[in-house]
Amino acid sequence: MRENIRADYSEESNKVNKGKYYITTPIYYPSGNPHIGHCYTTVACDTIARFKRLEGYDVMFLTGTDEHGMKIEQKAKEQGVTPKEYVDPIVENFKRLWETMDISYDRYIRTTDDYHVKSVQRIFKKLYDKGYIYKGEYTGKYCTPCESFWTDSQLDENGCCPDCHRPVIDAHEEAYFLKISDFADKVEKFLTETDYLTPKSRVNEMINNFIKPGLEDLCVSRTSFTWGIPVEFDPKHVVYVWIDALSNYITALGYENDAYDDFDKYWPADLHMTAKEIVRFHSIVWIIMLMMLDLPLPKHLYGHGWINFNGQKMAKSVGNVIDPFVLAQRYGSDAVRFQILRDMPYGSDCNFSNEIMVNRINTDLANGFGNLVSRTVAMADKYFGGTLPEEREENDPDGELIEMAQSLRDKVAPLVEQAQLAKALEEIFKVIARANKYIDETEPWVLGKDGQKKARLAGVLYNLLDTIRICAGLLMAFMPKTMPKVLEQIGAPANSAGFEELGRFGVLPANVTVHKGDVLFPRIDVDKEIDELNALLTPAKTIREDEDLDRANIITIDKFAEVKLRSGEITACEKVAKSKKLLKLTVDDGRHGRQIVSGISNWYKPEDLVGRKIVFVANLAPAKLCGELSEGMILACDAGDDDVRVLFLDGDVPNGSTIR
RNA sequence: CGCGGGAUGGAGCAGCUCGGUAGCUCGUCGGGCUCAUAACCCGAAGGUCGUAGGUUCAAAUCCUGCUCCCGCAACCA
Repeated sequence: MRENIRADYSEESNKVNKGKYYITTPIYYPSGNPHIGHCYTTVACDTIARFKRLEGYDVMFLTGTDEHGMKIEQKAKEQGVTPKEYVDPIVENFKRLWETMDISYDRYIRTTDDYHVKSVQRIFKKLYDKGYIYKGEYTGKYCTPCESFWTDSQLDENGCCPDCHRPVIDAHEEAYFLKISDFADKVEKFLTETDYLTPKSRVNEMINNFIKPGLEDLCVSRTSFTWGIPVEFDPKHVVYVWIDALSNYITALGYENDAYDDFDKYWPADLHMTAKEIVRFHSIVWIIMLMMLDLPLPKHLYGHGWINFNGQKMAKSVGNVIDPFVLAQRYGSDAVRFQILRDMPYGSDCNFSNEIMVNRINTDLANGFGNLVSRTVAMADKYFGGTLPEEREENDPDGELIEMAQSLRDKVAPLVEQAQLAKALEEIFKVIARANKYIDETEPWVLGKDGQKKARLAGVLYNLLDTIRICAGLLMAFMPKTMPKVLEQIGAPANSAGFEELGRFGVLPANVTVHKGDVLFPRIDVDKEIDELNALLTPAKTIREDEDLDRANIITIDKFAEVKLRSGEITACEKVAKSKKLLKLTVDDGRHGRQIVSGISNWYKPEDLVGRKIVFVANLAPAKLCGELSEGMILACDAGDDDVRVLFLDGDVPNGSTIR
C-alpha cells in the first residue's frame, strides 16, 4: 500500500541511512469495528514513521490485531460462528480503514497467525522453565448461568454479571501466574531513571498505583474458555492476554520463529505508542517480561490521552462512536488525519466534536494553507503566465519570512521525535500564517500593475513558493495524499522536498513554473454540515440494534412469569458511604420490608425518593454492594445519554401488589 | 482519608518546573485589501486566573484548607 504514497520528492534523502527506527501501535482488539480512537494512535504512529523515513531512517512500522479471548469467543457464539470467522471480517475492516487513512505500516500482525502462536508457546515455555511462571489458583467472580468468569472491574454497577445482570459468586480456577512481584524494584528503577515512559507524570501514576502497593503476580492462563493459544505442556490451559498480546512486538520481527528474521536488526523498539489505559502493561508487565527473557528494553513508550466526544467519553453504549470511514469520505483522509493530530494535546485527553473538526478544517486547511497555495499560484499564473522570470529583487519583509521558513525543519523534527505532533503542526502553521501576512505587506497586485516592478514581484512570489515547498514537505508525513498535489502545483521538481532540502531556502529553480490545480481543501458549510453529521451520528442506530437483538432473543411468557415484580414504597433512603452512585433504599414491600441498593445517585437525591411508590424485582438473588445487602432491584429506564429515570407508580397502590 | 488529572475573558487551550506587564486559536465588533477557496491583513472589546487563607516587596505561578468536574481501580484506542 505504501508505493503510491511515497512521493519521489524526497528520494534523495532516503539514500542517506541514519540507522533503524522501530515504531509500534498496540494491537487492537477486534470485538467491534475500529473507531476514531484507534485512528488516532495509528495516524500518529504513521506520521512519525513517515517523518522518520523522510529523515533517512530505515523504518519498521508495525500494527495488528489481538484476536483471542473470552469476549470474542462469546460474541462469536452469539452469532453462531467460530471465533476466527467472527474476527476475520472485522480485521478486514481495520485493514480497509488503514488503507483509507493512508497508513503506511510495514507489517501487520494477527495474534492468530501461525508463527505468532508458536512463538508465544515457546516464550511461555521459556518463562516456565526459568521458573518465572508457576501454577496457582485464580479467584474471581463467576456467573453460573453465563458460565463466565469476570473480574471485579468488569461487573456492572450493581456488582452483577455484565451480560445477564444476575449476581455472581466467588469462584476459583486453576491458572498459571507470572511472577512479576520479584521485579518491582527493577522496574521502578527503570521507570524513574530512564526517559522510557512519557509524559513523565505517568511514571508517578504507575509507581504510586501499582508498584508501591506491591505488584501482584499476573494471571497468564485460563481454563474457562478455549479461544486462545494453548499452553503446550498443559493443553487445558490457554494463554491469557498479556503474554500473547505484548509478545507481538518481538514475534513480528521473528523472535522464536522463522517467519521473519529482522529481530536483531530492529529490536529494541524505538517507540511504543499506546492509549493511557494500557500504559500500565507496557510500562510494567512488558518490561518485566523482557527482563525475564534477557532481551534489550524498548527505548520509549508514549501514553496518549483519549478523544472525548462532545465532552463525553466515547462509548458504544452512549451512541457517540464516530465512524472514521464516514468522516474520511466527507472530508478526505488528510483532513481527518490533520484534525485529530492538530487538537490532541500532549498526554491528556482532547475534545472532539463535529463543530471543532469542521472549523479546524476550514480555518487551517481551507483558509490558511489551501488558500495560500491558491492565491500564490494564481498570481504567478496571472502576472507571469505561470513561469517566474529569473531576474528577482529582494526587499524588506523578506528576511523574516525566509528565516522562519529556513529554521522550520529543525523546530519540527525534534517535536515529531517526541511525538508532540500538535506542536509540530502549530509551528508549521505559524509559518503559513506569516506567509499570508507577507502577501498583504508586499501587495503583489500593486507590483503587478507597475511594469517597473516585475523583478520585485518575482522575488515576492518566489519567496512564497519556496516557503510553501518547505511547509508542504514537512506536512507530507501528516497529509500524504494532498501534499504531493501542492508540490505539483508550485512546480517543485523531484528531489526538492527531501530532508536536506527542507532545511534550506531557495531550492526551487529561479524560473519555476506553477501549475494551477484543483482546490486542495474545499471550504465546508459549517451549519449545513453539522446538521448532516449529527443526523448520521444519532443514537437512533443503537436503539435499532437493540430492537433487532430483542427480536432475536424472544422469551416465552413462562420465562417472564419467573420474574416477580411487585410494588413498594420507599420509606427511607440514604447514600451508601464510599460509593459513587449507590443509594440504599428501605422499601415497604407489604411484608417485612427490605433493603434495596440501587445505582442511581447520579440522578436522584434521597429526598426525591422517600414516600414514592416504585416497582421492584422481588425474587432476585440477594447481593452485597459496597458492603450493603441488596434484596431486589428497582426498575428504571435509560433516558438518553447518561440519564436514568426511575419508574414511579401512579396513584394509591397497596405495597406488595403483583405487577403483571 | 484508594490513586490520578483538571478548574485561566463566550468556547477550547498555553503559562505554573525556576514567583515580577495574563498569552494563543476560534467566536464577536470595527477597519483595511481585492491576488485568493465570502478567503487574507490590522485593530478593539472581553478575565475577581474555582474558592478561602498563608508566605512574599510582589502569586495564575509556592504552601494549606475547601468546592466542583473528570478519569482509573488488574482485557474498551
